[in-house]
Amino acid sequence: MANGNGNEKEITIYDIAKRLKISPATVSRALQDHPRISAKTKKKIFDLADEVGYRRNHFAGNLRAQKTQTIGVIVPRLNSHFMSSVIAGIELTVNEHGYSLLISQSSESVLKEADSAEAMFNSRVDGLMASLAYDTSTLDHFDKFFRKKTPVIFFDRVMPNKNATSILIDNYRAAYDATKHLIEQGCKKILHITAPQMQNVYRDRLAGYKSALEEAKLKFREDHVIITNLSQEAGYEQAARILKMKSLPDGIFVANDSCAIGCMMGLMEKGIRIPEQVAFVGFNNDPVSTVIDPKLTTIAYSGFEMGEVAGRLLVNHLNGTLPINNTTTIVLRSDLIVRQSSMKNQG
Amino acid sequence: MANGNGNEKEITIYDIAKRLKISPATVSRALQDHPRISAKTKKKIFDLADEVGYRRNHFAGNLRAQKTQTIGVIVPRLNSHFMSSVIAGIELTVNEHGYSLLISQSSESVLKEADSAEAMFNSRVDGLMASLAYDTSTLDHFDKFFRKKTPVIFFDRVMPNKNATSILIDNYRAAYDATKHLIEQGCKKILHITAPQMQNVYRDRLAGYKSALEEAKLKFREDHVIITNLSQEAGYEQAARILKMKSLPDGIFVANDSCAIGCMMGLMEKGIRIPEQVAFVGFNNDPVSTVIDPKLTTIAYSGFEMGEVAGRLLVNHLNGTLPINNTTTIVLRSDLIVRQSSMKNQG
DNA sequence: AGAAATTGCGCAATCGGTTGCATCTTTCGG
DNA sequence: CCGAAAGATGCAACCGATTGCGCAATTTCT
Repeated sequence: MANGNGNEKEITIYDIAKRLKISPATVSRALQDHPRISAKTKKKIFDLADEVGYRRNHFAGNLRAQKTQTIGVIVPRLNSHFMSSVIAGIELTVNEHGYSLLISQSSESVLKEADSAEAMFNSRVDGLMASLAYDTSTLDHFDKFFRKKTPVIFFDRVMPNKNATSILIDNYRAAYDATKHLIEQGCKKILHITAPQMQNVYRDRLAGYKSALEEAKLKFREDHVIITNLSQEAGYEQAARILKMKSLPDGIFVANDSCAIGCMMGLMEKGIRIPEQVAFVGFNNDPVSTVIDPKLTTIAYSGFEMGEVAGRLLVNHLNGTLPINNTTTIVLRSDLIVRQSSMKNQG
Repeated sequence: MANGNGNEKEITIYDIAKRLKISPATVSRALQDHPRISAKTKKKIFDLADEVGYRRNHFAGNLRAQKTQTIGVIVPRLNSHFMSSVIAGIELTVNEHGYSLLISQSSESVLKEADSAEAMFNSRVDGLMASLAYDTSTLDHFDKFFRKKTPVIFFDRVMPNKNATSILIDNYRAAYDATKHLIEQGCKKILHITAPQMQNVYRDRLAGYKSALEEAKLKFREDHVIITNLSQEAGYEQAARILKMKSLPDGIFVANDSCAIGCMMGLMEKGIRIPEQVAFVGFNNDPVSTVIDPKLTTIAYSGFEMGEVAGRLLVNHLNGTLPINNTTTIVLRSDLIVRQSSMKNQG
């Protein structure tokens, strides 16, 4: 088998054609199951291809087809449970259809996001999926894609745009439910810890929070909204600030779990009892939400599923199965999961 | 600018050549900074390329060069803090050198691992990096790569093999240190919770554990070693089993943090005090290790750094900068981080 | 000045698969 | 038995970048 140097030569459709005394064109068509090639010929070709271990050379095909069979993915950070779940979902879905993934992280910086987008553009990805950085306020750095009509899908952290499709959850509703839940537990002074209001997810969550307050005739106060970077450390720091308030809040709705947990830890260290004194609701259902004691009430939604949906949508679009409809927004399901951190009643 | 349909034509070296009335060969060479092209010509070419926004077509080049500029990565799972850090490290490093990543997860199954390897092989990745699944016991499914002399690097979960390079930490030493630390805290009956002994990491950790016991003249007992899948749930379940033992252990060394945490939670629910009754040491320094109360003592080592090292090594190898040396094993640093979960003394 | 060496660039083939059009063969109705 | 339609395959150009070889122009050396 081996020819001494261990580098077995790659066999091509030309080799197969020669062995079978037919033309490469016929081999190519047979391999694609072209209807104009007879079953007999196809079988001969398939059998030989199998025998000699033929592998299609994507590059030759892609060069010809002017497609890369590659999809770019830009996420704020790779090492978050939610994002890696999304990526797992995307990977699974698009791989089934012969696409590869080019993955890159913006580290929550619009500059790196633009760099990555540029790199992806130069790599000529067939499509792009992105979840925006905290400080992304325009989509200018995606213009190249729009102009070239390369499909772009935004997920989770999206920005309304006529050139791209968005996949997200109903953040307004989820935040409304979370806040309402706190109110039902008897909370009267509810804080909201969130990120800069550049991104839809945080704006919508704030709006949902407000709306639930209003409905319960609780007054919304600007100084009950705390803007942070939502890291666990930030949550911890905010705890100190909260402790200095003249009157402690009795409920806090945080826009993600790790920040919520940091804050809880900060408060508990100072002897605050949760949920008795302060009830907590987070967002994301991160695995840590069940490690903290008391376990954290949160909004659950599946990153994996979001990835699958995004992948399927893009693949269908690229295959032409699904007609392009750029105005589409897809809203996925999310659920409030009640745990001890907010259960003031049946404590 | 736009030509109506929004699809601006890609410009090629032929377009540049035509505009400059020179040959495409000269353009190609100039773009590569070939010494035989005069500085004047180069400047003209670069300027025009810049002006018209020339983008090199990787596919044409790769087809010609018979390289893919793609590196395959197979990990047990994407959504673990450690693995996503590794991937972030790899991505950063290889991207700088023009390589893309093809990522896939085995879900801890050797079958999927083999499938992924096959897929990567067919995609003709220039190199492969892999961390093995729990039940991988041979490297047969990587034989294709070895035969073809495609470089393969194993990281963290490795298997000694003359055809591949391994990157890992000194698991023996780390486990020894962890166990010794427990002994120094006064533990006499120390359990070890780990995974099936197929993988080096778990075998070495067990050996380190044994060795520390021996050194302290503590007898090693088979029934003090518990084999699980190291999930958080598994840890929780084992807690129940441990509670049924005639005498409780006073220390537990667990081969990863999430399992340790599951076990701690199981014990604490039943009123066991940690570390007073049972001290804990985990492995990996996962973010959850600082969320659990008491915070978990653990072995820290940087996935990001491991990814960087692996990436750099592979890239150098592929560029021919670093001569091939297949017998190489690279050992990275790891440290014991002491936190409350094991501090019996200054509690 | 004439030969030799160096510099600067172009020709054309190559990588492997795809596809519009042409060509050849078979089949079938009349 | 003839011609047309359908069926099966081949020809050759193409996708875009690379590179060995060759040729011409310029410089250097004796």
